[in-house]
Amino acid sequence: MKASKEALLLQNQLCFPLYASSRLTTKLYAPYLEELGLTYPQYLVMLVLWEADGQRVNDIARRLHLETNTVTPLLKRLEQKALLQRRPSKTDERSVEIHLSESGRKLQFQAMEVPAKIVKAFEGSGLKQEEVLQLQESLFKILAALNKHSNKF
Amino acid sequence: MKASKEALLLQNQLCFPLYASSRLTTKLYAPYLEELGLTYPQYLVMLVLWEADGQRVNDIARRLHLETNTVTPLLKRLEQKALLQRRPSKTDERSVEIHLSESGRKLQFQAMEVPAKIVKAFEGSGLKQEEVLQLQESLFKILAALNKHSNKF
DNA sequence: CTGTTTTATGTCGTGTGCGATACAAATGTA
DNA sequence: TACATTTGTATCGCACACGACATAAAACAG
Repeated sequence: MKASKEALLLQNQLCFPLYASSRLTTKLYAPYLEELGLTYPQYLVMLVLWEADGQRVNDIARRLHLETNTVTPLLKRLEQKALLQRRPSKTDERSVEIHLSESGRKLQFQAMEVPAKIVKAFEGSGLKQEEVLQLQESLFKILAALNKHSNKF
Repeated sequence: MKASKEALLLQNQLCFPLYASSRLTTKLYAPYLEELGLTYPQYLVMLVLWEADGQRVNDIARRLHLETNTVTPLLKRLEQKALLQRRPSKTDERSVEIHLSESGRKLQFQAMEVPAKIVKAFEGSGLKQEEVLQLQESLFKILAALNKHSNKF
């Protein structure tokens, strides 16, 4: 595409709808997550830990495509809520292992109700489920591509 | 979908790839926008103003699906960079009109180079242009649906 | 074994984002 | 006109998000 004013129209941007719909979707989760006492990024951290307990800070950060200096304060807030504990690894003094507490594990059962509520909210917006699945697939592809591009991995 | 642990897998989330790819795409823009002295949200505000100068704070916020209390400090930073001026409206004392400065208008010509660079970066990641266009379309649909859902509009 | 490099985590500063709230100007209503 | 309500913007507090940088532990090289 040649450099032109048309390319600068909001309508022709790719990152903008990505950016805007990401924020609006987060807002959609907010009331349901509030019942769990979680923000959306905190919810994501819990998802990662429910998949596998005892991961290191770095593991969690990589899984969520976040920097460790973003995850560290997130984990501290979750520790304050008594949902997890931060323990130095025995095999590597530099690493900090994150272990779910009893209440952290129990929270999963409440969280299990959330995805269905989100799906319902999307349905109410007149969006076909098939379309959502297609979108999800494309996004994971984009994510993989962007990941390859940022030469960290 | 019934409430289950499977629905909580990161792989099965919709908002997560949205959230992650949004951040990574913003990172992709960063080096190019740095040449313009802009952050990504500031770039979006400039896009809106290049489309139509003299808009009010509320107009810009609605266009970007942001709250006015997010846009206000953004505009103040752009005013500090001398890219625009904030002027109270003559017809409505409550409203603040945003007017581009000469350097603000000139910046558009530099910005015109950006989209092509982004497209190239995506190409280098082995992502088909057709796929990107399909994704863009789906995202704008999602955006419209989410907009309808949040009963503000 | 010692000096260098890498790795894992964290601190600090800046810039978003948004809910709750404040306040003044405009609008609507009796 | 008097009063309540709505509207447009902004302030405040909190929670991300990340680049730049710091630090200690581990791995590596000679």
